[in-house]
Amino acid sequence: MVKESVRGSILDAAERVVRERGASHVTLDAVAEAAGLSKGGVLYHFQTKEAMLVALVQRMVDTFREVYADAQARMGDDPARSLEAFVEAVFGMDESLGHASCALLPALASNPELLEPLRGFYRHHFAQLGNTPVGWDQAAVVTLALDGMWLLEMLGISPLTDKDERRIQKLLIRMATAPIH
Amino acid sequence: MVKESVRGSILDAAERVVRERGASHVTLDAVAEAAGLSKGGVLYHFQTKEAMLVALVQRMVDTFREVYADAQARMGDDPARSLEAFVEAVFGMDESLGHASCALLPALASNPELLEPLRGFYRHHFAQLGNTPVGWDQAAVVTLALDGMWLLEMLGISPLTDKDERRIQKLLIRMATAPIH
DNA sequence: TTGACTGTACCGACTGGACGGTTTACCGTT
DNA sequence: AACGGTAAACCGTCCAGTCGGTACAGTCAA
Repeated sequence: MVKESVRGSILDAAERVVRERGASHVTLDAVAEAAGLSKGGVLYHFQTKEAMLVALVQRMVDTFREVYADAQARMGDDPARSLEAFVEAVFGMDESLGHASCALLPALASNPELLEPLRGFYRHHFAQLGNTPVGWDQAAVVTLALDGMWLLEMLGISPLTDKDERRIQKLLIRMATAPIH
Repeated sequence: MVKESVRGSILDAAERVVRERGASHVTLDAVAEAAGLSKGGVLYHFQTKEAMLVALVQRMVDTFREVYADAQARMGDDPARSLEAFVEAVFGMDESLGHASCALLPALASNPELLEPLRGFYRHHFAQLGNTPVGWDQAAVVTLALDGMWLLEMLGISPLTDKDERRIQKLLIRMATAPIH
Protein backbone atom coordinates (compact mmCIF):
# COMPACT_ATOMS: atom_id res chain seq x y z
CA MET A 1 0.00 0.00 0.00
CA VAL A 2 1.46 3.31 -1.11
CA LYS A 3 -1.19 5.07 0.93
CA GLU A 4 1.05 5.98 3.84
CA SER A 5 3.63 7.71 1.70
CA VAL A 6 0.94 9.73 -0.05
CA ARG A 7 -0.41 10.83 3.33
CA GLY A 8 3.09 11.83 4.28
CA SER A 9 3.61 13.82 1.13
CA ILE A 10 0.32 15.61 1.69
CA LEU A 11 1.48 16.58 5.17
CA ASP A 12 4.78 17.72 3.72
CA ALA A 13 2.86 19.87 1.27
CA ALA A 14 0.76 21.32 4.07
CA GLU A 15 3.91 22.25 5.96
CA ARG A 16 5.33 23.93 2.90
CA VAL A 17 2.15 25.94 2.49
CA VAL A 18 2.29 27.13 6.10
CA ARG A 19 5.89 28.18 5.79
CA GLU A 20 5.59 29.87 2.46
CA ARG A 21 2.18 31.45 2.66
CA GLY A 22 1.09 31.49 6.28
CA ALA A 23 -1.32 29.50 8.37
CA SER A 24 -4.47 31.04 6.97
CA HIS A 25 -3.58 29.91 3.47
CA VAL A 26 -3.62 26.28 4.44
CA THR A 27 -6.73 25.41 2.46
CA LEU A 28 -7.54 22.07 0.95
CA ASP A 29 -7.04 23.53 -2.50
CA ALA A 30 -3.67 25.02 -1.62
CA VAL A 31 -2.43 21.83 0.00
CA ALA A 32 -3.71 19.79 -2.91
CA GLU A 33 -1.90 21.97 -5.39
CA ALA A 34 1.31 21.85 -3.38
CA ALA A 35 1.04 18.09 -3.21
CA GLY A 36 0.35 17.78 -6.92
CA LEU A 37 -3.14 16.46 -6.29
CA SER A 38 -6.67 17.70 -6.53
CA LYS A 39 -8.77 18.54 -3.52
CA GLY A 40 -10.64 15.31 -4.02
CA GLY A 41 -7.37 13.43 -3.83
CA VAL A 42 -6.47 15.04 -0.53
CA LEU A 43 -9.90 14.38 0.94
CA TYR A 44 -9.59 10.79 -0.10
CA HIS A 45 -6.65 10.41 2.28
CA PHE A 46 -7.93 12.68 5.06
CA GLN A 47 -11.66 12.69 5.53
CA THR A 48 -11.69 16.28 6.75
CA LYS A 49 -9.31 19.19 6.86
CA GLU A 50 -9.28 18.91 10.62
CA ALA A 51 -8.16 15.31 10.40
CA MET A 52 -5.28 16.48 8.26
CA LEU A 53 -4.25 19.08 10.84
CA VAL A 54 -4.47 16.54 13.63
CA ALA A 55 -2.21 14.25 11.66
CA LEU A 56 0.20 17.12 11.12
CA VAL A 57 0.50 17.87 14.82
CA GLN A 58 0.69 14.21 15.68
CA ARG A 59 3.46 13.64 13.19
CA MET A 60 5.44 16.50 14.65
CA VAL A 61 5.11 15.12 18.15
CA ASP A 62 5.94 11.60 17.01
CA THR A 63 8.99 12.77 15.09
CA PHE A 64 10.30 14.65 18.07
CA ARG A 65 9.64 11.73 20.34
CA GLU A 66 11.77 9.55 18.08
CA VAL A 67 14.64 12.00 17.95
CA TYR A 68 14.44 12.35 21.71
CA ALA A 69 14.42 8.60 22.22
CA ASP A 70 17.49 8.27 19.99
CA ALA A 71 19.29 10.93 21.99
CA GLN A 72 18.37 9.18 25.22
CA ALA A 73 19.67 5.92 23.82
CA ARG A 74 22.98 7.59 23.00
CA MET A 75 23.14 8.61 26.67
CA GLY A 76 22.71 5.01 27.70
CA ASP A 77 19.07 5.58 28.64
CA ASP A 78 20.27 7.10 31.88
CA PRO A 79 17.29 8.97 33.41
CA ALA A 80 19.73 11.44 34.96
CA ARG A 81 20.83 12.43 31.49
CA SER A 82 17.43 12.65 29.88
CA LEU A 83 17.36 16.44 30.10
CA GLU A 84 20.69 16.57 28.36
CA ALA A 85 19.22 14.30 25.73
CA PHE A 86 16.26 16.64 25.46
CA VAL A 87 18.57 19.56 24.68
CA GLU A 88 20.41 17.50 22.11
CA ALA A 89 17.16 16.44 20.56
CA VAL A 90 15.82 19.95 20.16
CA PHE A 91 19.04 21.18 18.61
CA GLY A 92 19.26 18.01 16.59
CA MET A 93 15.90 18.67 15.00
CA ASP A 94 16.78 22.30 14.54
CA GLU A 95 15.63 23.24 11.08
CA SER A 96 13.38 20.26 10.71
CA LEU A 97 11.75 21.17 14.01
CA GLY A 98 11.52 24.76 12.98
CA HIS A 99 9.75 23.58 9.90
CA ALA A 100 7.63 21.00 11.57
CA SER A 101 6.54 23.36 14.30
CA CYS A 102 4.79 25.39 11.66
CA ALA A 103 2.36 22.54 11.84
CA LEU A 104 1.05 24.01 15.05
CA LEU A 105 -0.05 27.26 13.56
CA PRO A 106 -3.01 26.21 11.45
CA ALA A 107 -4.11 23.86 14.21
CA LEU A 108 -3.87 26.61 16.75
CA ALA A 109 -5.72 28.99 14.50
CA SER A 110 -8.58 26.72 13.62
CA ASN A 111 -9.09 24.85 16.84
CA PRO A 112 -6.79 24.90 19.87
CA GLU A 113 -8.05 21.49 20.91
CA LEU A 114 -6.00 20.01 18.12
CA LEU A 115 -2.94 20.71 20.26
CA GLU A 116 -3.95 18.00 22.69
CA PRO A 117 -1.14 15.62 21.66
CA LEU A 118 1.34 18.36 22.39
CA ARG A 119 -0.25 19.13 25.72
CA GLY A 120 0.09 15.51 26.72
CA PHE A 121 3.72 15.52 25.78
CA TYR A 122 4.46 18.56 27.92
CA ARG A 123 2.57 17.37 30.93
CA HIS A 124 4.60 14.22 30.86
CA HIS A 125 7.85 16.01 30.25
CA PHE A 126 7.46 18.49 33.09
CA ALA A 127 6.36 15.76 35.46
CA GLN A 128 9.70 14.06 34.95
CA LEU A 129 11.87 17.10 35.44
CA GLY A 130 12.48 16.17 39.07
CA ASN A 131 14.60 13.19 38.05
CA THR A 132 17.42 15.32 36.73
CA PRO A 133 20.59 15.97 38.72
CA VAL A 134 20.04 19.73 38.50
CA GLY A 135 16.79 20.27 40.39
CA TRP A 136 13.34 20.85 39.04
CA ASP A 137 13.58 24.62 38.69
CA GLN A 138 16.79 24.62 36.73
CA ALA A 139 15.54 21.81 34.54
CA ALA A 140 12.38 23.78 33.90
CA VAL A 141 14.39 26.83 32.89
CA VAL A 142 16.38 24.74 30.42
CA THR A 143 13.19 23.36 28.94
CA LEU A 144 11.55 26.74 28.78
CA ALA A 145 14.58 28.27 27.07
CA LEU A 146 14.34 25.60 24.40
CA ASP A 147 10.66 26.37 24.01
CA GLY A 148 11.52 30.03 23.70
CA MET A 149 13.95 29.37 20.87
CA TRP A 150 11.31 27.32 19.24
CA LEU A 151 8.74 30.06 19.62
CA LEU A 152 10.98 32.69 18.05
CA GLU A 153 11.79 30.32 15.23
CA MET A 154 8.11 29.58 14.73
CA LEU A 155 7.10 33.22 14.71
CA GLY A 156 9.93 33.97 12.36
CA ILE A 157 11.33 36.60 14.68
CA SER A 158 14.44 34.88 15.94
CA PRO A 159 17.45 37.18 15.80
CA LEU A 160 19.79 34.31 16.74
CA THR A 161 22.59 33.33 14.40
CA ASP A 162 23.83 29.76 14.09
CA LYS A 163 26.81 30.73 16.19
CA ASP A 164 24.56 32.17 18.89
CA GLU A 165 22.57 28.98 18.90
CA ARG A 166 25.63 26.81 19.28
CA ARG A 167 26.84 28.84 22.24
CA ILE A 168 23.40 28.69 23.82
CA GLN A 169 23.31 24.96 23.25
CA LYS A 170 26.58 24.59 25.13
CA LEU A 171 25.31 26.61 28.04
CA LEU A 172 22.04 24.71 28.17
CA ILE A 173 23.84 21.39 28.19
CA ARG A 174 25.94 22.66 31.04
CA MET A 175 22.77 23.65 32.86
CA ALA A 176 21.23 20.29 32.08
CA THR A 177 24.07 18.36 33.63
CA ALA A 178 25.23 20.29 36.66
CA PRO A 179 23.50 22.58 39.17
CA ILE A 180 24.47 26.23 39.07
CA HIS A 181 25.46 28.03 42.25
CA MET B 1 -12.63 62.87 21.45
CA VAL B 2 -13.99 59.56 22.70
CA LYS B 3 -12.68 57.89 19.61
CA GLU B 4 -9.62 56.41 21.23
CA SER B 5 -11.57 54.72 23.97
CA VAL B 6 -13.90 53.14 21.45
CA ARG B 7 -10.94 51.80 19.52
CA GLY B 8 -9.60 50.44 22.76
CA SER B 9 -12.84 48.76 23.66
CA ILE B 10 -12.97 47.16 20.23
CA LEU B 11 -9.48 45.77 20.78
CA ASP B 12 -10.56 44.52 24.21
CA ALA B 13 -13.49 42.81 22.57
CA ALA B 14 -11.22 41.22 19.98
CA GLU B 15 -8.98 39.87 22.74
CA ARG B 16 -11.97 38.42 24.52
CA VAL B 17 -13.09 36.70 21.36
CA VAL B 18 -9.66 35.13 20.86
CA ARG B 19 -9.52 33.88 24.42
CA GLU B 20 -13.05 32.58 24.57
CA ARG B 21 -13.58 31.24 21.10
CA GLY B 22 -10.19 30.88 19.45
CA ALA B 23 -8.29 32.77 16.82
CA SER B 24 -10.34 31.52 13.92
CA HIS B 25 -13.52 33.00 15.38
CA VAL B 26 -12.15 36.51 15.31
CA THR B 27 -14.46 37.79 12.61
CA LEU B 28 -15.62 41.35 12.25
CA ASP B 29 -19.13 40.30 13.24
CA ALA B 30 -17.93 38.48 16.34
CA VAL B 31 -15.75 41.35 17.46
CA ALA B 32 -18.54 43.81 16.76
CA GLU B 33 -20.99 41.81 18.81
CA ALA B 34 -18.53 41.49 21.69
CA ALA B 35 -17.96 45.24 21.55
CA GLY B 36 -21.67 46.02 21.42
CA LEU B 37 -21.40 47.44 17.91
CA SER B 38 -22.29 46.44 14.41
CA LYS B 39 -19.75 45.37 11.87
CA GLY B 40 -20.14 48.72 10.21
CA GLY B 41 -19.28 50.38 13.48
CA VAL B 42 -16.08 48.40 13.84
CA LEU B 43 -15.07 49.13 10.28
CA TYR B 44 -15.65 52.77 10.94
CA HIS B 45 -12.84 52.71 13.50
CA PHE B 46 -10.54 50.27 11.70
CA GLN B 47 -10.64 50.46 7.95
CA THR B 48 -9.85 46.78 7.56
CA LYS B 49 -9.73 43.74 9.74
CA GLU B 50 -6.00 43.61 9.20
CA ALA B 51 -5.64 47.14 10.54
CA MET B 52 -7.46 46.00 13.66
CA LEU B 53 -5.08 43.07 14.13
CA VAL B 54 -2.06 45.30 13.65
CA ALA B 55 -3.41 47.66 16.30
CA LEU B 56 -3.90 44.70 18.61
CA VAL B 57 -0.29 43.58 18.27
CA GLN B 58 0.98 47.12 18.54
CA ARG B 59 -0.97 47.71 21.72
CA MET B 60 0.45 44.56 23.26
CA VAL B 61 3.99 45.61 22.45
CA ASP B 62 3.38 49.13 23.72
CA THR B 63 1.87 47.89 26.95
CA PHE B 64 4.82 45.62 27.59
CA ARG B 65 7.25 48.38 26.79
CA GLU B 66 5.59 50.53 29.45
CA VAL B 67 5.68 47.84 32.08
CA TYR B 68 9.30 47.18 31.21
CA ALA B 69 10.18 50.87 31.42
CA ASP B 70 8.53 51.08 34.85
CA ALA B 71 10.52 48.11 36.06
CA GLN B 72 13.71 49.65 34.74
CA ALA B 73 12.89 52.89 36.52
CA ARG B 74 12.47 50.97 39.76
CA MET B 75 15.98 49.62 39.22
CA GLY B 76 17.28 53.18 38.91
CA ASP B 77 17.55 52.86 35.13
CA ASP B 78 20.78 50.97 35.62
CA PRO B 79 21.63 49.29 32.28
CA ALA B 80 23.30 46.49 34.20
CA ARG B 81 19.97 45.66 35.80
CA SER B 82 17.80 45.92 32.71
CA LEU B 83 17.65 42.16 32.30
CA GLU B 84 16.46 41.84 35.86
CA ALA B 85 13.86 44.47 35.05
CA PHE B 86 12.88 42.45 32.02
CA VAL B 87 12.22 39.39 34.16
CA GLU B 88 10.18 41.46 36.59
CA ALA B 89 8.23 42.98 33.75
CA VAL B 90 7.27 39.65 32.22
CA PHE B 91 6.17 38.25 35.55
CA GLY B 92 4.50 41.54 36.35
CA MET B 93 2.33 41.34 33.28
CA ASP B 94 1.66 37.70 33.91
CA GLU B 95 -2.03 37.21 33.41
CA SER B 96 -2.47 40.42 31.49
CA LEU B 97 0.38 39.33 29.25
CA GLY B 98 -1.10 35.91 28.98
CA HIS B 99 -4.27 37.55 27.82
CA ALA B 100 -2.66 40.16 25.65
CA SER B 101 -0.46 37.65 23.94
CA CYS B 102 -3.59 36.08 22.54
CA ALA B 103 -3.45 39.14 20.33
CA LEU B 104 -0.71 37.46 18.39
CA LEU B 105 -2.68 34.47 17.36
CA PRO B 106 -5.08 35.94 14.83
CA ALA B 107 -2.28 38.09 13.45
CA LEU B 108 -0.04 35.09 13.15
CA ALA B 109 -2.76 33.09 11.52
CA SER B 110 -3.80 35.62 8.97
CA ASN B 111 -0.50 37.17 8.03
CA PRO B 112 2.82 36.73 9.83
CA GLU B 113 3.94 40.13 8.59
CA LEU B 114 1.62 41.67 11.12
CA LEU B 115 4.14 40.61 13.77
CA GLU B 116 6.60 43.21 12.56
CA PRO B 117 6.27 45.40 15.68
CA LEU B 118 7.16 42.40 17.79
CA ARG B 119 10.09 41.53 15.59
CA GLY B 120 11.46 45.01 16.03
CA PHE B 121 11.18 44.73 19.76
CA TYR B 122 13.10 41.48 19.85
CA ARG B 123 15.85 42.59 17.56
CA HIS B 124 16.45 45.55 19.82
CA HIS B 125 16.23 43.49 22.98
CA PHE B 126 18.71 40.83 21.90
CA ALA B 127 21.11 43.46 20.61
CA GLN B 128 21.34 44.87 24.13
CA LEU B 129 21.89 41.61 25.91
CA GLY B 130 25.64 42.14 25.97
CA ASN B 131 25.29 44.99 28.47
CA THR B 132 24.28 42.70 31.28
CA PRO B 133 26.69 41.57 33.99
CA VAL B 134 26.03 37.92 33.20
CA GLY B 135 27.28 37.57 29.65
CA TRP B 136 25.34 37.43 26.44
CA ASP B 137 24.69 33.69 26.45
CA GLN B 138 23.28 33.55 29.93
CA ALA B 139 21.19 36.63 29.31
CA ALA B 140 19.85 35.03 26.15
CA VAL B 141 18.90 31.90 28.05
CA VAL B 142 17.00 33.98 30.60
CA THR B 143 15.14 35.79 27.86
CA LEU B 144 14.40 32.59 26.00
CA ALA B 145 13.06 30.94 29.13
CA LEU B 146 10.66 33.81 29.59
CA ASP B 147 9.59 33.44 25.98
CA GLY B 148 9.09 29.77 26.57
CA MET B 149 6.76 30.42 29.51
CA TRP B 150 4.92 32.83 27.37
CA LEU B 151 4.60 30.32 24.55
CA LEU B 152 3.18 27.63 26.78
CA GLU B 153 0.76 30.13 28.24
CA MET B 154 -0.28 31.24 24.80
CA LEU B 155 -0.80 27.73 23.51
CA GLY B 156 -2.73 26.94 26.65
CA ILE B 157 -0.47 24.00 27.39
CA SER B 158 1.45 25.31 30.36
CA PRO B 159 1.61 22.75 33.16
CA LEU B 160 3.19 25.29 35.52
CA THR B 161 1.46 26.18 38.75
CA ASP B 162 1.69 29.64 40.31
CA LYS B 163 4.13 28.23 42.79
CA ASP B 164 6.28 26.79 40.02
CA GLU B 165 6.29 30.14 38.32
CA ARG B 166 7.37 31.95 41.43
CA ARG B 167 10.28 29.58 41.95
CA ILE B 168 11.27 29.93 38.33
CA GLN B 169 11.07 33.69 38.63
CA LYS B 170 13.49 33.59 41.54
CA LEU B 171 15.93 31.45 39.62
CA LEU B 172 15.71 33.64 36.54
CA ILE B 173 16.36 36.75 38.57
CA ARG B 174 19.37 35.07 40.05
CA MET B 175 20.54 34.24 36.53
CA ALA B 176 19.86 37.80 35.44
CA THR B 177 22.06 39.30 38.12
CA ALA B 178 25.04 37.02 38.58
CA PRO B 179 26.98 34.70 36.24
CA ILE B 180 26.70 30.99 36.90
CA HIS B 181 29.79 28.81 37.00
C1' DT C 1 -34.08 81.22 16.57
C1' DT C 2 -34.45 78.92 12.94
C1' DG C 3 -33.39 76.42 9.11
C1' DA C 4 -29.75 74.82 5.90
C1' DC C 5 -25.58 72.46 6.01
C1' DT C 6 -21.61 69.61 7.73
C1' DG C 7 -19.12 66.13 10.14
C1' DT C 8 -19.08 62.22 13.26
C1' DA C 9 -20.57 57.83 14.69
C1' DC C 10 -22.97 54.00 13.62
C1' DC C 11 -26.25 50.54 11.42
C1' DG C 12 -27.60 46.69 8.48
C1' DA C 13 -28.52 44.87 3.98
C1' DC C 14 -25.99 43.26 0.37
C1' DT C 15 -22.12 41.39 -2.69
C1' DG C 16 -18.51 38.76 -4.31
C1' DG C 17 -15.27 35.57 -3.40
C1' DA C 18 -13.22 31.81 -0.83
C1' DC C 19 -13.56 27.55 1.27
C1' DG C 20 -15.03 22.88 3.17
C1' DG C 21 -17.22 19.15 1.76
C1' DT C 22 -20.17 16.16 -1.64
C1' DT C 23 -21.01 13.94 -5.70
C1' DT C 24 -20.13 12.05 -9.85
C1' DA C 25 -17.42 10.70 -13.48
C1' DC C 26 -13.10 8.92 -15.19
C1' DC C 27 -9.04 5.82 -15.66
C1' DG C 28 -5.70 2.35 -14.97
C1' DT C 29 -4.80 -2.05 -12.78
C1' DT C 30 -5.94 -6.56 -11.49
C1' DA D 1 -15.91 -6.29 -14.39
C1' DA D 2 -14.62 -4.38 -10.11
C1' DC D 3 -12.03 -1.50 -7.40
C1' DG D 4 -8.52 1.92 -5.67
C1' DG D 5 -7.29 6.37 -6.61
C1' DT D 6 -7.91 10.84 -8.68
C1' DA D 7 -10.22 14.75 -11.00
C1' DA D 8 -13.56 18.29 -11.46
C1' DA D 9 -17.91 20.36 -11.17
C1' DC D 10 -20.85 21.83 -7.84
C1' DC D 11 -23.27 23.40 -3.38
C1' DG D 12 -24.00 25.82 0.85
C1' DT D 13 -21.93 28.64 4.12
C1' DC D 14 -19.18 32.06 5.93
C1' DC D 15 -17.00 36.31 5.85
C1' DA D 16 -14.55 40.84 4.60
C1' DG D 17 -15.67 44.77 2.77
C1' DT D 18 -19.15 48.19 0.42
C1' DC D 19 -22.78 51.24 0.44
C1' DG D 20 -26.86 53.76 1.29
C1' DG D 21 -28.85 55.33 4.97
C1' DT D 22 -30.04 57.26 10.03
C1' DA D 23 -29.26 59.99 14.19
C1' DC D 24 -27.40 63.64 16.26
C1' DA D 25 -24.44 67.43 17.50
C1' DG D 26 -22.44 71.49 16.15
C1' DT D 27 -21.93 75.81 13.00
C1' DC D 28 -23.40 79.77 10.89
C1' DA D 29 -25.82 82.97 8.09
C1' DA D 30 -30.24 85.37 7.69
